[in-house]
Order: sequence, then C-alpha cells, then structure tokens
Amino acid sequence: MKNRKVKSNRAQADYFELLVCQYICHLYNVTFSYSKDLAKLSNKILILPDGKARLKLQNNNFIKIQPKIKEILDYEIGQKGKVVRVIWVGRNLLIETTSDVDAEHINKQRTRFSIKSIANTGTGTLKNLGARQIKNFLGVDFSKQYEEMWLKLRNYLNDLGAPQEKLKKKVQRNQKLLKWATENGRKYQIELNELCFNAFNSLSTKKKIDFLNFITDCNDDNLYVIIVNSVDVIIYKPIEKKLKIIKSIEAKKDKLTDVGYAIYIDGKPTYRVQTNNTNGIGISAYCQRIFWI
DNA sequence: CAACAACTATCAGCGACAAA
DNA sequence: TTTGTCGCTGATAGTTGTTG
Repeated sequence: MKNRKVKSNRAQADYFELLVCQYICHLYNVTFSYSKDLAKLSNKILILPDGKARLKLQNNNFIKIQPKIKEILDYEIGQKGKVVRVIWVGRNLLIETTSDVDAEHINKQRTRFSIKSIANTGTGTLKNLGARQIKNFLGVDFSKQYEEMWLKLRNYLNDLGAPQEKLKKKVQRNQKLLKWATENGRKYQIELNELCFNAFNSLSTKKKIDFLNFITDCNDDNLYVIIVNSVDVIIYKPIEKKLKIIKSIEAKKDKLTDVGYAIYIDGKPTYRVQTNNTNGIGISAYCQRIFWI
C-alpha cells in the first residue's frame, strides 16, 4: 500500500470506528444507526488505490480487537448496567475528548474507546498540538514567525497577493520551489522547537502535569485506548497514566534531532515531542506532536 | 445591505514510512 | 526493531464575494 498521497485516508479510520460500533451493537442487541455511513465509507475506500487491501487491513485489525472490546464491556456492564446505545463520536469532540466510540449504559454512564488501527508498527500520534494549544499550554506564540516564513516565501516567489493555498500548490508541484520553501521552513521548525523546549522546562510542575494530563486525555475514567497494529493489541486506560505526585518532569535534548526532544518523568523517558509543519515543511502551519516512547 | 454562498486558513485527527 | 520525521484529510471558523 505504498501510496503516499492517500496513505492515511480518513475514511479508513472512520470505517474502522464504525466496525467497532457495529460490533458493540451486535453484541448487546442495540440498534446500529450508522449503516449508511458504513456503506458509504466502504465504497469510498474501495475506489482508492489498493482499496481492497485497505479494507482488508481494517477488517483484519478489527478481528484482532473484538475479544478485547467484549472483555472490557462485559466488565463495564457489571459496573454500569447494560449497554443501551452506541454513539459514533468520531471527530465531533476534538480537544474535549479523544474518544471515537461511546457505549452508553442504562445508568447513563459511558464506556468510551479511542481506537487506533495501524498497518505496521507503532502507536500512532498521541497528540497533535496546533498553535492554539501550543499557546495555551506552553505560552509560545509563533504567529509572527509564521507570517515571516510566508513573507519570505512570497518574496522568493515574487507574489505578495495570491492566497496561500494557491502558492502552496504551486510550490508542491515544483521541486525547486519546494526545496527552497523547505529550507526556509526548517529554520522555523528549529526555532519553535527551541522555544517550546525552554517554555516547557520553565513551566511550574503543576502546569507541566496539567499539560501532560491533557496529552494523554487522562481525566476521563470511562476512557480506554486500544491500539492495534501488525504485531499486537495495546490497551490502556489513560486515567491510569494520570500523573500525581512526582519528583521531576524535565524535557531533555539527548537525541540527535533539533526538531524534537524527550520528556522524562522521574528520570524515565516517557514522551517524544516533534516540532514540524503540519502539512509540509515551509508551506503550512507549525505544530507539535507527542508520541509514547 | 442583509443573507447566503463560496472560498481561505487553521487546527488536530489520522498514522505512513525512512533512517538509524 | 526502534526512533525520528512529516504529509493527508476533513471539520470549522473566518473572510470575501454575490445577489435579491
């Protein structure tokens, strides 16, 4: 499935989430109200390059997590009563929750699932922080630099008027322009990384904890994360990772990179941080992404 | 000139894939 | 295999254009 352009089509993730919804409905005899969405998504994936392989991958991954989902829900039903409704949260509640699928119990409490389906290995992005969250949590405002990046690119292209989107496409289609834009953008990646690195270490311990708790979405007792890839199924409850009293949280740049760093919790490397443009270096907004180590 | 449409920019979710 | 780098998608908020 080597097709960079459509590598992580959203439809695949949505399709996977709906398979899980459907399965839960089937298990507990609840109405599945997303049949049409599921059919649409299936068709959408099929017309992509290697569409059949894409569907097959999702179906195979799905089979692997079925018993786990059942195990969790059987336990939760013991606590919260039977499942009466299944809600496809999808991307409707960005920031508020990372849940993709909610099972509602008869007592109105929910059991929530954040689900990641990965073709090969890895655990996926834990969080992708846009400018808003970078400013919120780290107090770093990078808008001036971002404007400057674009102004330089515009000067190079000798086009001060065209919409960014148009210029972006133009640059993407031309290797020479793209090379220039990438070089231009890289400087800012490094600068933002440095700013965020220092900002993080300057935060009070409490604010560091707030930030990391946001990263893991670990304030929700009802949430489970399920990651499935080619080698295994990883399940955890984010709330179990909630940071309480700790001695030290520190960002360290012990790696080779100048666009990332690691965050150590009590001396243990726990998170990797990446500072990048979100849609291509030098031609899009900056962000930070956080991964498990 | 308000109301609606169309277009633009940003954000954050998704996770692929290359390098080490 | 593990670690590091980074792009695509679609929702939404914001902006500009159009029309009755």
